[in-house]
Amino acid sequence: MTGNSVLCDMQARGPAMKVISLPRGRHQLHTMPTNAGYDRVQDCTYCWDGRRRGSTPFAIVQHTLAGEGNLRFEGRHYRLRAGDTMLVLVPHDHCYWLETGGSWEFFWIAMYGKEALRLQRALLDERGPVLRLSDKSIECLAENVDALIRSPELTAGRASALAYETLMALHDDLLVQDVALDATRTGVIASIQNHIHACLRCEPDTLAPQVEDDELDVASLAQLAGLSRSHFSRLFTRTVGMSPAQYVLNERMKRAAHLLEATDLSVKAIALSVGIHDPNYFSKLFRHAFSLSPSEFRLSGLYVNSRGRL
DNA sequence: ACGACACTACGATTCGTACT
DNA sequence: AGTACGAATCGTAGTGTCGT
Repeated sequence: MTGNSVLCDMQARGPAMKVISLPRGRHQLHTMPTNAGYDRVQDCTYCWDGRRRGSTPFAIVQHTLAGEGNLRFEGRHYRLRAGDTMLVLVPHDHCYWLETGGSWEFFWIAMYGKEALRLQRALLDERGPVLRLSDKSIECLAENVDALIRSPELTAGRASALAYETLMALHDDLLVQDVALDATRTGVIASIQNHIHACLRCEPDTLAPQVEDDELDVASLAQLAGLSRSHFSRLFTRTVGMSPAQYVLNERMKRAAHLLEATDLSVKAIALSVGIHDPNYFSKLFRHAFSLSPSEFRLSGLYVNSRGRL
């Protein structure tokens, strides 16, 4: 929560939504909002499945003010709490919903257009679907959503500008700051990422990882980086956009998916080769990542589609 | 900027069971 | 034998805070 006046006014006025219905054909603008609003939901029927919202692509930015929502995104579960901003593209394999007995207060903007989709995709690739924005960016989002809801005579150009300004705020907050990060620091993190990749890579004729997998725990990685565990964890998360443990797990799952697709090794052998000694636990992790068991995944041929998406 | 410490949520592991 | 899944337990990761 930022406590800025636009947000306070929005909350005081209560739930509101505006559908921006401007004739599509004439404008050809590359960023155009379709709807925006503010809501407090308590009804557990609130549930949006990204695969069941039609075939026309659009992007959603939804910022949580209070309560708690849930997001399943490419098989991973996120809890959306106050201060979290969710990004999703439709159509896509995700679902966000409210749990029974819960409440969720948020504002959102949905938009379509070539540039809107391109930027949203870039942000998702870089940062994932759940973000922590600066107060300044949240304020910008709130102001733009408020303007979209309340402007009595909204022209196509003005609507497009508000949506684009929203995306630019996200861009500056999340992508530009990466460039500004101290080069030495990012170099250290990059070398740790390389180390993780090296650990999980193995030669075609020997499936054993090149180094012991216990070198991939956070304490060992921190030691390698020459930093304390707590500081390393924070720095890694800030630089990469996910925690070191999460990053290692993602790399393990990517490698496992590749081995399932490219070899006929048993699930047990693949679990061992990615550094997970218990095939039962491996199956559990794999299902969590891909929404399929390893054997189902192998039969489905999904790896071709999942390449580079984890 | 970084380390040290403490706290807590949840991830990792083990075990038992069921199914093919 | 290989795999999947649920429950229970324990350890670790993430994070807040404070000090240097």
